[in-house]
Amino acid sequence: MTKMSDVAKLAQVSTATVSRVLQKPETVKEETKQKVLEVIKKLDYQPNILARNFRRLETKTILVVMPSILNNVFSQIIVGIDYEATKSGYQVILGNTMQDEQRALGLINHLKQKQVDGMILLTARLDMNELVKISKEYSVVLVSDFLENKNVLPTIAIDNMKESYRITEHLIKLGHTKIAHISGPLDMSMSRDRLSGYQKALMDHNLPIEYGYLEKGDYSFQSGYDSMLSLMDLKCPPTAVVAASDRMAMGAVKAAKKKGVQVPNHIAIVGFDDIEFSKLFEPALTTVAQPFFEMGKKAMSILQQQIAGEQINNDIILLKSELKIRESCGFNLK
Amino acid sequence: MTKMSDVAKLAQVSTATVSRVLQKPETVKEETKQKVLEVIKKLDYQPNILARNFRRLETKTILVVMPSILNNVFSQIIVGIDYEATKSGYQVILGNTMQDEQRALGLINHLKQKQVDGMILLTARLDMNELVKISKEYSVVLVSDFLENKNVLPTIAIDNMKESYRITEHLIKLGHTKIAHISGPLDMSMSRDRLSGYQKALMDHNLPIEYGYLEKGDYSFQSGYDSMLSLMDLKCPPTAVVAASDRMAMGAVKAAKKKGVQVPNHIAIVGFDDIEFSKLFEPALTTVAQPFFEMGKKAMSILQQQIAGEQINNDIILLKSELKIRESCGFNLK
DNA sequence: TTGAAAGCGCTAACAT
DNA sequence: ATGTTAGCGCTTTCAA
Repeated sequence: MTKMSDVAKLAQVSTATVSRVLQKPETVKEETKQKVLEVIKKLDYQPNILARNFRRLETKTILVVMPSILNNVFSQIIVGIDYEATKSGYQVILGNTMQDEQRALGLINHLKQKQVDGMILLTARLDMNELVKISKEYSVVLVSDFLENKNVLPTIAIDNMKESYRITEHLIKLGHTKIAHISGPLDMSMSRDRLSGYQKALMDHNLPIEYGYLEKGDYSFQSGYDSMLSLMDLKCPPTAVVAASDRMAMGAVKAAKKKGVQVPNHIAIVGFDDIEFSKLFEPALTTVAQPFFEMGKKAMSILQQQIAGEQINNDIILLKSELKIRESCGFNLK
Repeated sequence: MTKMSDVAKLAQVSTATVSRVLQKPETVKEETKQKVLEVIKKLDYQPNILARNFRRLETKTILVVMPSILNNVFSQIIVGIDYEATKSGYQVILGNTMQDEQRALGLINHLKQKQVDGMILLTARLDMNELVKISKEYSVVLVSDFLENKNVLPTIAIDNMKESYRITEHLIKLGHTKIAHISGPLDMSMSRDRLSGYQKALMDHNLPIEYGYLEKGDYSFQSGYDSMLSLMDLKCPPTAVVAASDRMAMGAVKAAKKKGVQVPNHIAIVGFDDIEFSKLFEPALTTVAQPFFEMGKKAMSILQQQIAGEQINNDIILLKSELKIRESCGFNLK
């Protein structure tokens, strides 16, 4: 392996000068610089990044922690992160927690061991105390999810409550009065916000909040399916369902079809997220499109500011999302 | 930051001993080991991985190169890779080529700069000469795709030809004689193999190979849609279609529906890959399920052998895939 | 504008 | 079983 000293020798300069040519070319005389550059080319010299990282105590690498990469929602955010990271020479390491506390802790250790310069969390389902602790010492950003204690981490997300309100209101305006909700796990801030948005919309339009219309899911297809089955078993089943995720909405639609209930003719069902297959699904899902790519980009850029030592407020940055009206919500009832 | 010498001092041993406790605990006397371990705990010492990497000239990191992480096929393989990697303390870095030659070259440079110990390719659409060159010097494994020159890289995949043959034959046995094929880009080995399997099945059953029944797609939904439109415009349209990917099959189904042609009643359509939504799709797609997780795992384990310096044959390892018969192929015509 | 030289923290060969 | 010691290749301070 060619090293810097080889280049230095052949170019008849010191290693310091070679290093300068690479780091701060403007501090080297044009002539010297050219000579060094020539030798670098000739020897096909590649600086040893390991040595550089060690010396600088930085890795130009960041860690993305998520429950599972199989979820298209996360891959989309990652694309945004990767896009921004690549622009400034950062690398992205994957951290699948697989919902396992131990694995998550192991991941966080990477930060402590300085194996990465910073970390982007795609989930807040982690040890809270640990999180508060490391967020003080290291660069960490949270995306899409929320922490119970606000102001601990910079957070990039959408206004879940507002969007949930909006899509529920859309159903109300279509003439629905019996609207159910299939929520995500209620230990997640995000799920509670979506639930609140749904409830607030009902209240603002003087509609009662039926306890029986509240189903708890876990964002999975199966939970949407099961919830819908329960809902249809009610004496007075709803005519519309607001699911907190597209997967659950799809599960709900499948359950309805299974029972011979047509969507949207007999029942309107809407989702949340706008994952790739929502528009292919039949009926195409009415849903809230999250700006995943932008969220990832923004998160990475905030993280870089943190890494660069800039003072960051632990603000919550809300990005705009969009209501996608497709087929599954149906049309005006009258 | 606590360093090894701090631990050594407090434990009244040399740094070498501390290092041994961490690397080869069995070579240290139990008593000494305990003492050192105590001090490590007390000082909350974390070894500086950057220094270690530098010293050892290894990173315990591997790079996965793929066109796009948004494709569920790739994420599934990555889960397998990650699973195996984590077991042995390896980290996985993402390399999105975004189909861009320059980005791909930049990624390959990571290897040369020793930023990663090895590389797993999820696509063979890269500079061939460059690939041959680096495969001699570095640890590289190819998954799912194939190289023109065999025996350049260890390759993990399925027998595309055989599987394509099998699914085509399934349609023949159902009574179809007019079977079309929507292929992937024919500059990919994988696409050609799937095409050959389809053709061979026809020939073996004395069915003619109609030139008009060959549509070239690019594995995308849209290309499947467009191809199907062309197929339906034929004077004598096929009664069955073998698509080289589920996405294209879905596109084809949508095109058929659009034209009022029912699947599978009027036309049978089958796919390839078994992506997540294939079973949710209506009709549920008959397809070939690739063992993505296993492929990723296997690739990582071969890569580790290479990294460990074991002599590796550049063999092609074919994993078993499974024919998933669902709704889109229909039943026996008679 | 350039060079000399001191490390960064760890590992491992060698010595004891 | 443990210690001594020489670097790994680079960056950067200080001096010239």
